[in-house]
Amino acid sequence: MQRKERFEKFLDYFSTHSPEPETELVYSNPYELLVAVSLSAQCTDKRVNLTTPALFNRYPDAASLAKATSDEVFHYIRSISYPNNKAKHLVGMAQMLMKDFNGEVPDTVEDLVKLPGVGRKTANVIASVIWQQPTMAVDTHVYRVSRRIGLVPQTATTPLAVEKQLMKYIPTALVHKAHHWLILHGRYTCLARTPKCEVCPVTEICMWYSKNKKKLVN
DNA sequence: ATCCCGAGGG
DNA sequence: CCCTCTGGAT
Repeated sequence: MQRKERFEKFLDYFSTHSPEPETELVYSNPYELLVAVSLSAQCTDKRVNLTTPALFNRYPDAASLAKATSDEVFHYIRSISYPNNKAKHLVGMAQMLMKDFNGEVPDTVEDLVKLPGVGRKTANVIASVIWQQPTMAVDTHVYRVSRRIGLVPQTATTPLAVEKQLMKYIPTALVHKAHHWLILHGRYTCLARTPKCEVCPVTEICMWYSKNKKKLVN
């Protein structure tokens, strides 16, 4: 099966069964999503959502967060992965927002990646979810699922390479949704260690499944 | 032991 | 390219 056909069937299935996928991070404005996504590295969304209410209550905007010390912020995010790094990044991020962006979240990937703690993945999420731009953020789920199914060549061994390969085949209008479909599929079905092939709706197009199904049946 | 919507630094 | 950061869940 060609990649184009895999894409078409993958997109068809989820268009029908998950027509309006959205992030599971809880937020109410661009600033909050930027903070939440920055916190989400190597951490579950559930854990982030347990942490952000108190954080947003104490620091409701970039102005208040910019005046905080990293030690103060650390207190609020200590149950998150890498709390020291993230606390420093958040304060630095807020200070740059105030200094260079009038306290607002930038609307280009180019500007977003200038912020401390914001790399290409986070910038792509903000550009896509907040600013409705057709950017594909490649996180651990998107990377694993794309390669396992065979949506991208096995030679795509970096997040950037996977991003470019996905962008070649996904219609612009579906990039935002496809990002969430790949994440949700990875989070709940195509698990990293033991993918749940027995309940997977897209085994028909899956390269990994076609190679391993004999072992799975026995 | 391995993984979770990574980023920065060497 | 590598390494480190670093808590919670399974």
